[in-house]
Amino acid sequence: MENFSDFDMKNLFNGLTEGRELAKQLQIHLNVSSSSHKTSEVLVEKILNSYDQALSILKYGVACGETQQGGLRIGTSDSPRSNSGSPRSDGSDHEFKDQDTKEGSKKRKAMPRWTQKVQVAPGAGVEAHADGYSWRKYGQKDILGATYPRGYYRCTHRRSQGCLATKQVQRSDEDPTILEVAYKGMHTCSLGAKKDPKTAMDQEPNIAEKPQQILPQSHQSQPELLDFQTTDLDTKNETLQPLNNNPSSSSSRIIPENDVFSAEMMDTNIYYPSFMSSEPNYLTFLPSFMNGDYGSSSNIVHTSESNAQTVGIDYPFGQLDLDSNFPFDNPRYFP
DNA sequence: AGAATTTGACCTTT
DNA sequence: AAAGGTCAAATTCT
Repeated sequence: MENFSDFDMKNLFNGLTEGRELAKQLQIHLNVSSSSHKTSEVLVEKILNSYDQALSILKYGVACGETQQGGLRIGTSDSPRSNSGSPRSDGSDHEFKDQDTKEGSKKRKAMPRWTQKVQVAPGAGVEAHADGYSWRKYGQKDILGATYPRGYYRCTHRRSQGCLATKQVQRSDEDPTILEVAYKGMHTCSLGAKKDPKTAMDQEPNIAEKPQQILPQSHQSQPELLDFQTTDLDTKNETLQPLNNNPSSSSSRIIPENDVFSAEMMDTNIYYPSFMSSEPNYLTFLPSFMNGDYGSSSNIVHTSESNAQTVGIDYPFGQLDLDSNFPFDNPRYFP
């Protein structure tokens, strides 16, 4: 791994610190205006907490170098979905195996990875998920413990343009109307380079996939539950092509649910709350692909192996799961 | 005919 | 060894 450059470090800290301050102010404001938004308040607290966590991680987990033994470690999100009760009870193994703490060891793949939960109509098929990209199915597998099979898709332009983006779609066990979509790799195809997901989704929802009927909702698009995570990013990411685009105009949709930001999060996840979203100030130090708007709508749901968490935040991304290899000092992500 | 999907075999990772 | 992921021939769709 590498360390942050001074510049990135500074930006990161500034952003976090500022974000925290803002959240604080919001909290105060809420108290004064006798707002009945109790949930909002809770949310704010959680945001604050998340900032603290992030700061801590930066302080001890990343900045300190390779060994983040003490539990502070930037997520090595193995399985993005294991949240749906998989019978696999082999207890959270994979503790802190130094998967890359070896100095010279080079990881083989450098692919950003994140998951998204999309709710579709009860009867809608799995393909009922148009994200604006052109996908080609190349496999399907029955997953142990999962009632629904997992579909494997890769960008249609893989051969023609060498676009390595892939995604896996699986229907949620608990809620069949929710599709868990795990993306891996950025689009390097013309479609991905020219159109950002947001544009594609908002303006041309049927670029590639059939515009399946997504819930007979009124005009409001279905909420998409996000769980953005990034893993296996190598310092010398080869083909990563950030999707530069503006964050969506967050259409707030808060769904207070179970706890958020528990202490366990430090175990394998790092949460990147609101500051990651629309504020340009904060975006300056964020990987551009994180702005890819895969959640113009916005129910952010994070589910980790240890604890399923649901966050409802007015931002497209509620949480990130970064691999300890994330190239924080890579200029491509931190322009 | 060409493109996309299906599906069992094969390869990879844990 | 087994679960997950990918390949590729067969099949279906355009």
